[in-house]
Amino acid sequence: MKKNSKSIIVQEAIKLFNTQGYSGTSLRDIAKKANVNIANIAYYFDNKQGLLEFCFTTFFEQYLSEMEEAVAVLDEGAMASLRNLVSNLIYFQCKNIHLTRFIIREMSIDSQIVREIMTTYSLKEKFYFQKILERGIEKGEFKPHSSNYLIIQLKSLLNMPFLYSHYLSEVLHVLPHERYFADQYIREIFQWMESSLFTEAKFPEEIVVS
Amino acid sequence: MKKNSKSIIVQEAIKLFNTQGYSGTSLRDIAKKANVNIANIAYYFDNKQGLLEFCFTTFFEQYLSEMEEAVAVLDEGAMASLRNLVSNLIYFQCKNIHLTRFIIREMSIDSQIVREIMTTYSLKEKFYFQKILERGIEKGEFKPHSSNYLIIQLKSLLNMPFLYSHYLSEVLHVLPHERYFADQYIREIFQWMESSLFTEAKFPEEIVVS
Amino acid sequence: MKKNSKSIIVQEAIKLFNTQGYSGTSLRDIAKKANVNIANIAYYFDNKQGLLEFCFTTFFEQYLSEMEEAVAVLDEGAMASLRNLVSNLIYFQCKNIHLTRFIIREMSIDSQIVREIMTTYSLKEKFYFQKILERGIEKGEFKPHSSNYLIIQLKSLLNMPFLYSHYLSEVLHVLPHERYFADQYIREIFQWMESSLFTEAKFPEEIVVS
Amino acid sequence: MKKNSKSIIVQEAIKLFNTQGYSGTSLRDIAKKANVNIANIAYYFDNKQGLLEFCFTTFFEQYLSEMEEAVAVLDEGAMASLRNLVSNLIYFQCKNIHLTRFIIREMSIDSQIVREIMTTYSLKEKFYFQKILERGIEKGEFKPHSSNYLIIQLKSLLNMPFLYSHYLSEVLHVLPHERYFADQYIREIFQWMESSLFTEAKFPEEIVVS
DNA sequence: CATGAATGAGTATTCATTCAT
DNA sequence: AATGAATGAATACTCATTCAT
Repeated sequence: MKKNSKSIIVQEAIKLFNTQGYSGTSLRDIAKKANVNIANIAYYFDNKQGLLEFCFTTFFEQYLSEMEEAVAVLDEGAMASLRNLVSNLIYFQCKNIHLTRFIIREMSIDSQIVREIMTTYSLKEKFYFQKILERGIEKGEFKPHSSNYLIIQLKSLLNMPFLYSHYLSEVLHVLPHERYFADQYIREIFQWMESSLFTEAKFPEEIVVS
Repeated sequence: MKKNSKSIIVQEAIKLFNTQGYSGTSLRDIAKKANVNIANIAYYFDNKQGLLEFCFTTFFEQYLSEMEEAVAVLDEGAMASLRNLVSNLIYFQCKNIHLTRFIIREMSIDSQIVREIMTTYSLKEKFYFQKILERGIEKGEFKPHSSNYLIIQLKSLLNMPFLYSHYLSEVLHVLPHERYFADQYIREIFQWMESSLFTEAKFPEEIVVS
Repeated sequence: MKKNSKSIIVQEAIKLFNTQGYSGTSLRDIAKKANVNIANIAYYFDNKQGLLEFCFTTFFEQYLSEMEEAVAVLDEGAMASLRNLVSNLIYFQCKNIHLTRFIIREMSIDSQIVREIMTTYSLKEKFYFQKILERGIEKGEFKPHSSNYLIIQLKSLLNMPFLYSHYLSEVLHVLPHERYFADQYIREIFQWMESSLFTEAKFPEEIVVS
Repeated sequence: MKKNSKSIIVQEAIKLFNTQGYSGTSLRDIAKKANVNIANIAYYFDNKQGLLEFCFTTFFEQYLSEMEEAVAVLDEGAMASLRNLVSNLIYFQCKNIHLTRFIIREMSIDSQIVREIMTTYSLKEKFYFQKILERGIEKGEFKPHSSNYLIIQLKSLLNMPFLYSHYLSEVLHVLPHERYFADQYIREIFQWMESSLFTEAKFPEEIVVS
């Protein structure tokens, strides 16, 4: 009868995990919203943790693939690559705002699964950041900086708005799920990079010209 | 018989909420760690939510008082005031790293209590940020900027490292609860402010001289 | 695995509610007696109140159906109808003595559910009583009486012995769950009706003859 | 400060026991309503059961004393004595309607304390009923009857309206706590006794004359 | 007399999970 | 692929009671 129960389950699970947190959401809630039998969730994901793992890997596979796309053009310059990375990640998170908020939040829990994710995906993420940053510094495109502290600032600027999406809309009246926000926010980060990180604040076009 | 059950309960609750999340922590866990009877938690805080509210208000009362201290010196200049605010908040969160991580995480849940906190504390927080930023722009100390987007970036840089404390220590091998980190990170934010926000990157001493 | 858990639960619940009262009985007690898991009670009845409601409606549906049977023959005479009603209700309550005692007792509590039962079943019960009584008075079969006060006396005589079943057996050594008691008690009520209520104490047979 | 905490506690306890039942009422509820500390209840009544026992004995001491008053005039005739008994008990229960409802209800529970009450007070009550009834039958004032069944009917008529007080007011719109109801209801029982029980329905005055 | 602190045992309820069908 | 029945363990919470002050 039902076409794709699995994807409906995931979809509703993400919505609920987003608003109530993983621990605060019961399989019963999800089953009710997805209009399937509880036992069906076990059928697809073994158990609740399996559903969580599915969400994690779904998110990070795409998240890292967006980063890889940016790293792939590293030979065209670290600046361009970093700009690419920033806009890719912002657009990606903006498009998957429910999942993103939930994952960022859940990544701050000291659980077994988070440790596993860290030793795989987070290390890769760090590796990509480092690759771009170190190349940029090496080539003189970036001012010399501690790459660790740069990563902290970059990750903060990249992830936080999506964790705080409720705060943004309710308190600041900025809507982080709209394309307009992504565009504007990317511009802000670009300005920050140009004045704080890049040696010369050249725009991409100018680089091509020179 | 027991002396200060209440504060012991809070202390252990914060530790557990920090590592396991609010929903993921049972009153039984807390009672066991605090070595008190479960009913005693209800005696002091009525129910689990009451304990949560106590944590929230404890945090935000102090958090805002640190901000107020910075706003109080606004007449000595917006730059000095903002520097004051940044270092106050970083030191405060660094000192209360368990509570901070837990609060930041929990503030991203769509619950009744979070909505209440937002309509009181978050609005005040926004008000203080705006006051400093708008004064700075008005007096020509800061480059013209959308204060909303500045707040997003400031909050991102100020709060995120403490949500990501586990990531910092495990992946980046940076220890966010140590004084050394706070000192260094404050310097990084200062540099960012000077290059991106302030009209002239004068150090406080220089300002006095001129 | 188990065949008819639901009816076993109800059966044991009624026994325990009967002896200990609704509030004095825990779901654990019921689950133990019925030899099922506590969660199974929630599965069938949602919660404890759901089990109570089930008992209430089970009782009153049958109770009223016994009354309806008597009202259905009202055209054959109010006396016959009332005699029918009395014997039906006494036999019914005698057969369901546990449930009856518990329901009568619980109906004297000021709870939400009792109010709901009153606005549905008790009003119907009153309606049936009134119908017979007023017909009897109108047709001259009954002496003129305030129907309200008659209902009070009728209900008293009909219900009370089953609330006081323990008193009957322990103090008066009369066993209200035995057929013998029902037969005898019905005769007593008939005599009361004939001498106090009916205009001429004719037996049904005599009526047919005349 | 407080004058007579004890009687206030009893008073509020009776109200709550009346509406919610004994098991359904917590000492906390009582303490709150009576505006005293919970431990204070333990001080006066040892424990919850002690408070219950106090209510039981308070009720039955008075209840039996009302009966005794009627039995005391037995030499003036069984009819007069029974009439006395009926009106005494109705007025007494009417005046203590909260306590009465609660006691009648609680007497239908199979508990240790109820068994104790039965072996003392209920036996005495039965003894008084029997004394009057048997004297009346012996002297030819009453028609011959099984005294047990008479007691059942008498107790039913005497107690039930006060157990069902909520039903009376909500469904029948008869207010059992008002003097008017007591007067009227006593008259109804008198009529019942005269037509069903008494050999000649003489009024007290006539007896005196003859 | 009166109270605040504290407790152990109990409450109803909810949880994720299992399994036969 | 999907479901209804059933379960054990855990949940937050409430209970009557105790005791030092």
